[in-house]
Amino acid sequence: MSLNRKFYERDTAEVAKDLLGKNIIHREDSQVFKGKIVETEAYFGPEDPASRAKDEKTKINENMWKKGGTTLVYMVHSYWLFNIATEGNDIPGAVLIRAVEPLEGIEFMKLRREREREKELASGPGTFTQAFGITKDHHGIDVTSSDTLSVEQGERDVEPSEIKYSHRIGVTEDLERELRFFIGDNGHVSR
DNA sequence: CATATGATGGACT
DNA sequence: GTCCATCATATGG
Repeated sequence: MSLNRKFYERDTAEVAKDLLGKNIIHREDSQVFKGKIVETEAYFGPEDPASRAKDEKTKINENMWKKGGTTLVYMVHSYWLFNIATEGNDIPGAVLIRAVEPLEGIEFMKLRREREREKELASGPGTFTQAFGITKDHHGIDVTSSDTLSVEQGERDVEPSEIKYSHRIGVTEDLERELRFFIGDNGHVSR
């Protein structure tokens, strides 16, 4: 069962935090790629200097204004980064999926990544998309209703005490608030 | 373990 | 040409 629209159409930081522990699934032909989300970042609107929604709409960033659950995929330094829009229409926001613990399709992920160690498969926003086969083709999908890309409830909820926070990584100008969320004791978090 | 550095490709001006 | 919400190496401790 995919998470519904109501889950995504809330405060972006809340959605980012609540996505921890959920499973993301990419069904590609007969292959299934599944993993547990262990690290996310929240991006807001014009008031956020690190957000792509701080400027005018473009073909890429316009999906941040779309309904919660719409995907946003773009390239940075030759890697695709995968985001899910939050809030409703006309309120921009998105959550970047930064790291995932692989659960299914691991052998094929190893081939795509040309790596053997599981912690090197999806422990970063660019390596995650590479392992899962996510590209620009997955821009603009609605994860609440898509057959190929969905986010579902995990094995168990993540306890608040397990969640850690930090400033966002790699941004040129960050907000005061800590908007990176990750599961503290999980070995698949990025460095 | 840690930190430093060069390569990368697409969107945009 | 410039700007990146990155990554894989290399080197030192």
